[in-house]
Order: sequence, then C-alpha cells, then structure tokens
Amino acid sequence: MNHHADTSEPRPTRSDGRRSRIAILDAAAALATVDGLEGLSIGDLAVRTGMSKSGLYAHFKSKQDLQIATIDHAAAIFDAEVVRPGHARGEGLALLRGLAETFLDHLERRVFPGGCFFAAVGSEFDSRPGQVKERVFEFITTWMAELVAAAAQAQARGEITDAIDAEQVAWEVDALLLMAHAAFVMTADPAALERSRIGLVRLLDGLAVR
Amino acid sequence: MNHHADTSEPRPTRSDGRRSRIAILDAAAALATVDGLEGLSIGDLAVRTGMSKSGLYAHFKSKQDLQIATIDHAAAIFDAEVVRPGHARGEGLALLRGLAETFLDHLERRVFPGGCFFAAVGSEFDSRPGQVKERVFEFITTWMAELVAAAAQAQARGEITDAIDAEQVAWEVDALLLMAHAAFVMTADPAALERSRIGLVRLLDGLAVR
DNA sequence: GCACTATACGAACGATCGTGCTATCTTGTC
DNA sequence: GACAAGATAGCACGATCGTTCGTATAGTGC
Repeated sequence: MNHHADTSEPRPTRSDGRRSRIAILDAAAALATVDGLEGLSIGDLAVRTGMSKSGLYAHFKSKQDLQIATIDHAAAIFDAEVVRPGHARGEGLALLRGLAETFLDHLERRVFPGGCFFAAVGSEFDSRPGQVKERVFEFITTWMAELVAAAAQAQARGEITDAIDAEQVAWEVDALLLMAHAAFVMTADPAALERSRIGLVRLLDGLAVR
Repeated sequence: MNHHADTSEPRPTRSDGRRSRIAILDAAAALATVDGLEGLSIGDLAVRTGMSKSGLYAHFKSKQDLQIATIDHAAAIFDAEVVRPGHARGEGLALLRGLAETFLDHLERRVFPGGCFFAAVGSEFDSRPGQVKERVFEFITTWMAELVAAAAQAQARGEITDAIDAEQVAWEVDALLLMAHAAFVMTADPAALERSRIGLVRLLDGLAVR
C-alpha cells in the first residue's frame, strides 16, 4: 500500500487529486499488462480516464515517473490479491501451496486483464536496463524470496525433504506458475491452470517426507 | 526454412534483393527480442541495416507484413539452432533431454540477444488478437507438440513411466525452460540455466522406470 | 471567507511514427 | 548491349508521440 510513500513527491494533499491519481494508476496497471509499460501511451491513458493529457502531467513528471508509479501500484495490488491471502492459508508447506494457489487464482479471476503484471512487464523490460527494470526486478526478487522462505520453513517443520535446497524448490514452483501465466493468457483456457496445478501437486508430493 | 514459401509474395528474383531481405530479417529478429515486435520501428531498422526507410518498404507491404515475415524467419533460425540439433541427440528420452539442452544452449549462446524469440514475442502479443499472435501461437504449438511427441516416444520405449500423460510431462519440461529464459535474460546469470538443468534432471529421473 | 496552491485544461511544440509517390540506379534476360 | 523489372533513395504526408506553457478552476488551511 504505502510502497511508494518515500518517493520524492511532496505527497498530494487534496482529495480529488488522490482519487484521480488512483484512477490513473488503476487504468495504467491494467493497460500495461496488455499493451506493455512502454506501449502505454499518455494519450490513450488520458482518454481512458476521462482526463486531458496535460492533466496527467499534474501527477507525473514524465512517462518514466508514471511507469515507476504504476509498478509500485501494481505491487500493492499483487500484495493484496496474492501474497496476503496466501499467508492466510497457513505456514510452511501450507504457505507454499497457498501462495501458488492464490497466484493461480488471481490469474483466473483476471485481477489484471493481461495476467500477472510482473510476468508481463518483467518480460518487456528484461533486456532494457534502467530504473524501470530495476524496480520490476526488485519486486520479482521479493516474490521469489517469499517462496524460498516458505520452502525453507516447510523443510524446518519436516514437511518436505531437505535433500534439495529451498531455492531449488521455489524455482520449480515458480516455473510452473510462470508457465501457467504464459499459457493461460495466450489461450484463455483454464486447462492451462489445471496443468500447472497438477504439476504442483506432483512436485510437492514428491518432496514429502514419508 | 521454407516456412514462409507459401506467402503471397511473388518471391524476389534478384540476388541483391534477397540479400537485403535476409539482412533486414536478421536485424528485425534480433531487435524484436529486445524492443519487441511492436516496439521495433521502421526507422531504427533502416538505420541498423544501412538502408532508407522507403528502401525497406520495397520488401514489405506494411509493418504487420514485416512482423509476420520476421516471425517466420525466427522460426527458421529456431529450427536450425534448437530443434534439428535436438533431434541429433537421439530418440525418446534422449530426444526430450536433447531438445531441452539445445534450448538452454541457444539461450547461453545468445542466438538472439533477448533470449528465446518466441518467449519474448509470445509474451508481447498474448493479449493482442490478430494475425501476428496467431502466427506466434502456431509456432509455440508446434514446439509443444515436439516435446509431447518426444515424451510419448520415451513412454512407448519404456524409458519413462506412462502413469502420467505425455502432455503433462512436456508441460513440466517447458515450464523449466520458460523459467530459465525469463531469469537468464533478466539477470544474465548462467546460474539460472543451471537451476533449470537441475530441475530437468530431477523431473526426468523421477519419471524413470526403475 | 480569503489566500494559497494543487489540480486540470487547451493549445502548441518538435520529434518520430508508418506510409505513400516519384525518380534513379542496378540486375537479370534475350 | 538494349530493355524490362526489381531495388533503393529522397521527400513529404498526416497522425501520434511525450512534453511544456499559460491559464482557469476548485479544494484546503488559516
């Protein structure tokens, strides 16, 4: 939520400004998963939010500034829609399963029209060094660390084997999630989600301490 | 190779034209993995190939025409760099392993500067219906079918269990490949490739008929 | 209620986008 | 070696890009 509280902005004080800013960022985050953060045009965004192009510039100094704010906004949405509900499912193995399930659910519920925001934008900026890529990478790293911590906790509780390291477990879980994203967005077929769900069960059952 | 032999083009007869066309498509395929097929601009491409913008238009009727030709060109490269070398590794399980290895190798050798062409472009157009998406999806489907066939062959030869269907095996293999692509392009760290290689060994060893 | 300032708009900018038209050079054919 | 056709360049077009400026409006703190 207050993920972007420490930016250089003097923090908007007027209520109408805050409402507009949120409306802009909601539209920008949704649009970015379809047209990309770069393909996103100020003109389109203005039309979509019922504002003028110059009106947008009251909130953002530049397009890059808008892109970074959009990333932070999407991070807050992802936290609220995936990470926190995932933690509500329990700890250790239940947490690891929970995070995977809430991730797949957020794809199915189409929280963003173009699937996972960070999978979409990460793929767009992976070869474009700069502040935008760094911010995206930062969040993806946080997400991976979340999975690793859950896997390590599951090992510490004796729920899965510690014959392989937690990073590897998280890697294989995330691979199935990324695959689900790619295929589901491309085909709109829930069977893609099901394939990855089956894979997750196979993977985690195979790691279970018997 | 002759993947685009049946397009409406009257097929260029002059040698200089053919050379130029190939030079353009080579540059376009490389650029598309970094800036995207949409982000690719005719002006940039002209500068990069030492031609004029209008000179490019002698070869392609429109930008979309160029995009589709670029996809077909990239498909030919992928075939030559990944699929055929993969088949040279053997049949059945050896083929499945071979395709995965040649794919990871083509990432490491940076055949395209932005990783796998179809992972990059597929992610860009997954939410943009049209001829371009259809062409990309077509190739990705072909690739998946290749993996499924290899898995089925491995089962028929009794090399891996047939307790799970071949589509599921191919799915989990491709998930690890996609994850390797995403992480390797983002970080340029070969450790990403190694993580997926370990995952592949774990996956296929787990399916081995003992 | 007043002053202050964040918010929003209209208009315009230089640059670049994809795309045609026309002329000039170059290649392959007879 | 002439001639037709293909290949390339120069130039200009309308549209759209991100951005800036000046100005009017409206919410907030005193």
